[in-house]
Amino acid sequence: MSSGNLIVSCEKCTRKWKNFQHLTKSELQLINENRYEATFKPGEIMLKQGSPTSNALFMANGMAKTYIEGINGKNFIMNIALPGMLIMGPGAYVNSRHTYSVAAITSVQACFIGFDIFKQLVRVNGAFAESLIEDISAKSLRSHIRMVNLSQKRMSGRLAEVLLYFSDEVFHNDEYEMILSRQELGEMTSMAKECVVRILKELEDSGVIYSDLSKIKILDRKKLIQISEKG
Amino acid sequence: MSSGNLIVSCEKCTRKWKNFQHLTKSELQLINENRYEATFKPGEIMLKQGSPTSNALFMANGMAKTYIEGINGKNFIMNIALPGMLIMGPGAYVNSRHTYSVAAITSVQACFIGFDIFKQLVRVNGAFAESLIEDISAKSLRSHIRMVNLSQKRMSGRLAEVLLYFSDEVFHNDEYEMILSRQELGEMTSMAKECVVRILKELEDSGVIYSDLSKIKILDRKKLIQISEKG
DNA sequence: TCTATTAATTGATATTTATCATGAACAGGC
DNA sequence: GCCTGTTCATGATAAATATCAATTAATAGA
Repeated sequence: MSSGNLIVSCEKCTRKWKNFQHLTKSELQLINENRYEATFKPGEIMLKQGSPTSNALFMANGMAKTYIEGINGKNFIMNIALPGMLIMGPGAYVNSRHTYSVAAITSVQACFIGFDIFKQLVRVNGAFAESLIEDISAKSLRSHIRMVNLSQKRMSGRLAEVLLYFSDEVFHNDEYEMILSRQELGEMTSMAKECVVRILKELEDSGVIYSDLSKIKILDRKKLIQISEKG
Repeated sequence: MSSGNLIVSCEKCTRKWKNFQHLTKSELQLINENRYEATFKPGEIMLKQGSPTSNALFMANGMAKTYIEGINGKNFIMNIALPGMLIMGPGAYVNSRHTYSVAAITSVQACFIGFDIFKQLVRVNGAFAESLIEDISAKSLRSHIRMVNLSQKRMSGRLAEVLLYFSDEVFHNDEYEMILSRQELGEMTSMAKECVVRILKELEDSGVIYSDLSKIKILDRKKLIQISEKG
């Protein structure tokens, strides 16, 4: 993690959190004056679970994984953080501790903004507060869906779901770089890494996807959706 | 579901949502004038997943289960709604559809409040908005923890966790009525009803709990916590 | 380029969990 | 009280998933 400002200002930033549109010029200025830019190398930890929520984090460039450090050192990967996203766990408004850790996958450029300032703006600007609630709600909705997926689907369904997630939400393409290792795919779908390998092979053998070490190509989207939905 | 007001006013209601403390007198009055009281018999559905989020729901008396209707008609029970709680899923601020269903377990008394009014108060009252964010965050935090529990623990750990949940969060007592059927306990822990029976028996045989058809008594809390945490 | 280290793969096996079939216990309606 | 439908309980079996061990492939440094 190094610092020094590369981004000129929030106002001109093309990757800014879209909810900043609800702020007045002077409010956005306040954010701009109190942000701290940082860049991370692949693998570096950006936020550590359990540490104080002194800052909200905004992704400007690159990709990161958000994950909960669970039982016996096992991780549970929740999702991929992308440019324009706010990273602020529920702990910020509950116990002032980060609920999860965040680690860079590619190189990442991000801005930290003091939580006291952020919270103050939420209090005085109703539209901004509402947009934050919308953001939190969307994340919560997603986690509800994931919970059902995890508890009601078998392995192939869970893996299919994640492959579609990468296609639809991360890369917006049927062909993409698999930026997670097999181990990490397992941490995202609650399965052993060996099983990830086996199911990927099954999907490839049945012509649903092409898969090599670092690439995934969805060949039969309908069938993949069906596998994902059927469980 | 029958109607007719039994509760005199929000101001005097002892079971009101604690976040109403942030409202002014006239704002609370507005809530009071626009609420619709309802009582439900055990088993009746109070909110149906997928239906429009026209109202927020407040529990005044009794207990209800909130559950997602998942794949192949399988339900996933999220938690038990108790007096004083707000029931408002993330859908309210995302797609205006209820994310989950709610069904009465005991007889339930509850108040519906039009979502437009509720939303308006969130917009104009910063402290109220903040308290809503806190409420949502607490629920979100809980669901994160549950997600890890579900994906990283084996059956006995998952069931132990739920038994402790009832003791700590629902009844505040080591001895309580098991208001859910074995089937429903399975829907809460992602296991088959037969397995619920077997694990309960195991826990009883090892002296950790006493269990009969409708009652649970925690005999060795330390051991139960250990089982829950170890997975 | 070579080497050390890590990740991916594969097969065999053990463990965990679900399903099926059956009978017992229980609860509500009349 | 007695019938009847539902839940609970139990054993046997099948299916799903994890673990272990061994090998191969890829990658980063020196």
